[in-house]
Amino acid sequence: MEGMEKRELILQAAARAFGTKGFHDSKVEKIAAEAGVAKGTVYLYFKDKQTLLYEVLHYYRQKYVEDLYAETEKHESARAKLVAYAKFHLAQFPNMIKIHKLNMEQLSQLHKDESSRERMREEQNNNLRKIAGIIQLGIDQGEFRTVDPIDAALLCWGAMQGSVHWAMINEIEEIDDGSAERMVELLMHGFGK
Amino acid sequence: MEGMEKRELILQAAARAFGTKGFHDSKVEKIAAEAGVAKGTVYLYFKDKQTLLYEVLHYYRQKYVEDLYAETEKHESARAKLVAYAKFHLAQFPNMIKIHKLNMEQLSQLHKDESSRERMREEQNNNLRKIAGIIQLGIDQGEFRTVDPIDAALLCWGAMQGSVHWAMINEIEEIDDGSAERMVELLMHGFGK
Amino acid sequence: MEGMEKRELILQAAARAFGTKGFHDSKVEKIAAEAGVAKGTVYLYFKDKQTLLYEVLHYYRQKYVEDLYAETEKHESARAKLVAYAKFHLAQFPNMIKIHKLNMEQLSQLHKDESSRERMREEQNNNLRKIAGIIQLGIDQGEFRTVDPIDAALLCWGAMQGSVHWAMINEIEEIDDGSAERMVELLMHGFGK
Amino acid sequence: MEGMEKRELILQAAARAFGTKGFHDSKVEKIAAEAGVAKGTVYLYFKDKQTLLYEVLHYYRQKYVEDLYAETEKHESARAKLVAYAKFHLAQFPNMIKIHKLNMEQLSQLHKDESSRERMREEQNNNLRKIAGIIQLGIDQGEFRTVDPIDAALLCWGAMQGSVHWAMINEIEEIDDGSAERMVELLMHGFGK
DNA sequence: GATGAATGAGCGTTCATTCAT
DNA sequence: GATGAATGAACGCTCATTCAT
Repeated sequence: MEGMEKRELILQAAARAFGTKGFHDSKVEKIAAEAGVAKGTVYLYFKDKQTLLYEVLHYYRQKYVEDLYAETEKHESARAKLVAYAKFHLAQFPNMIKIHKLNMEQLSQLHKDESSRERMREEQNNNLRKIAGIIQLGIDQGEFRTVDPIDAALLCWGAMQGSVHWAMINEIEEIDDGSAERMVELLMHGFGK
Repeated sequence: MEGMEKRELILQAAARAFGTKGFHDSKVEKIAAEAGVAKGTVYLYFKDKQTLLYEVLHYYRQKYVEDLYAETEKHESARAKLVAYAKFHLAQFPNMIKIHKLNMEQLSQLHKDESSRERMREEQNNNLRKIAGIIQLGIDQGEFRTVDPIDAALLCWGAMQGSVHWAMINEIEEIDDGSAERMVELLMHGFGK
Repeated sequence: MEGMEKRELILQAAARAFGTKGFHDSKVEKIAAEAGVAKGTVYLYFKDKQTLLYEVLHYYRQKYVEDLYAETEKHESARAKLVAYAKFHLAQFPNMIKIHKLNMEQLSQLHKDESSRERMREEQNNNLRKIAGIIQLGIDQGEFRTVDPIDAALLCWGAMQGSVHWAMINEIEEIDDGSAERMVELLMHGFGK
Repeated sequence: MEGMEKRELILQAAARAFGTKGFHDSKVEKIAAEAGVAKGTVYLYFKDKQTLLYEVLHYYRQKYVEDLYAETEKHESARAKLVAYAKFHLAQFPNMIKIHKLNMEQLSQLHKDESSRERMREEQNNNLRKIAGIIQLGIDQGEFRTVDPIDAALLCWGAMQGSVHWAMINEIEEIDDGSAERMVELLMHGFGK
């Protein structure tokens, strides 16, 4: 922790703060203190508080996407990829909740800044395309029926967002391991007869 | 509009403000002005700005729940109820987005006030129970397979939340009518083979 | 002093502060305190600190111009008008010094704001035109030789500015009564043979 | 330029900065950058920013005085010396304006430091004495009438200060060559009959 | 001597809240 | 009940200055 780059330390402190108290109730001075630097130092690395939020968002999303993609690449079948996707989410609820809260923060700031909306849109669409890609693969490999990949991807994405949202409200921090399997099973076969 | 209770006028102005600019960027003075009352008057009806947010939330959720329940009650089959549920969401995206944003505002304020979390939890759990009830009904009526109603309800809820979230980011204001049917179809039969 | 308008009180406190400590070393909080109001109250009456400076300038210049014009109007001959002008300056050095310092303040801020330069130019040109008018009158009335009124006005204006400047640096607060007469005599007849 | 002393480079950069943007809007970092040295280096040569201003003032006044004196020494008659004096001012308005602004900066800082006031007083009084000396010479040589040399010197000094002040406000950068002659003519013979 | 990353005191400004009318 | 002028705590940000390298 000591040798870490100051920029990194600030990002982490900010992520912790924004992710728990929200943007407006996080004070720059507090973030600096928690990062072990002086208030002014924050402004050496980030233009302003708003930018700090965006950078935190970017940093965590990047990491999230990388880890997630690595996870899904391990598997061949589309089903296994989806399960891996779901497991990845469920395995680290606390982290996902933090990211989810950061997303909420950005969402409630969208009105301020059109370019922020653009970036968010792109990042979230990337996620969706990733899932849609898996669905398409499943269709191509004969695992899935021929459905609209976007519709199905939205469903998957919504299901996982919903879980996180749910966990956040109910302060659930862990979830049993079979959950991801059950979710994918339900997604694949539905609850109809 | 003229004879309306001042309290009501303030609630509506606040809902409009919070739902578009967010909590912190909505100024009490502006809300008062838009409600056609003086700044001080707001404090005659609401303890403080925070309380005003909670009341707005409560007010809109109440209305949302009432309308939604009325909609689902019109139908007998569980499937039809679900479609009605989905249609209700998709039919009024702009409204849902506003509510979604209000929800997010509350989420990022949860840390301030434990009782707020409690209320939110209860209200959202009510929603989930409502859906779970429909699923259970479907199972009982032989329309659905025997699945865990909570799992299935989470899936439905997530799918709908996801759509709204999606629409908000992409600034979609309307959606084609068949969408709700397609979503329910996918939820019922899955995309697996 | 008690019944005076708050705006007026703030203007006076600001004039005192800017005129002695300069713009940057005058703190808004201090000005407010000296005006007997809260910090926030300053911002009810003035957009920001910069604007407060401009308003102070305007306020004092207006008063200065009015008093000055009233003084010169009392006399018929151009020479008497000039003497009155000079006496007005010399009679109230402390006041003139404050105005002079305020002018300095604005001058060193000219680079910030083109409209400020415009206003200043206009106000100072008005002053010059006033003097030029007196010179022209003197020429027309046969009191003065036919000289360029602008050149002569600049000379008069410079002489008076110079006196104030001088007094400020040397902390002279009062000046003997004959001084104005002597200055005008010198201006009229020069020191050449 | 390369071999020049760092101290000199910093002084010049500071003079440029203070003379155009004023003291408070000139940032030490920027001055250092323009001098081609690091921020810390400034503090090797000057105690603090305030001191840097004083040194700049001193440096430029010294140069000004030397050049000016050299100019007046070329002439024998008091009148010619005065014309040389005036020409020197008018010939280099942009430079004089910078010096004028530096002077004003110091003026608005007088309250901070009594010794600064002392130095300024001395330097300006030197200037005045110089002019008074020329006047006295003119009287002794029979060129001028017997007037109070200080009164006359103040008049000359004010006239020249006034011109610069005027030029600064009106953004005049050059002035016709006959101007100095005309000014001295007016000073010598006045505008009276 | 030279550097520039780090510091933190300090200030302008905002805005929720109060209260005399 | 209704008002809106007044308040002042709170916070983002700047920048002169320091000091380890």
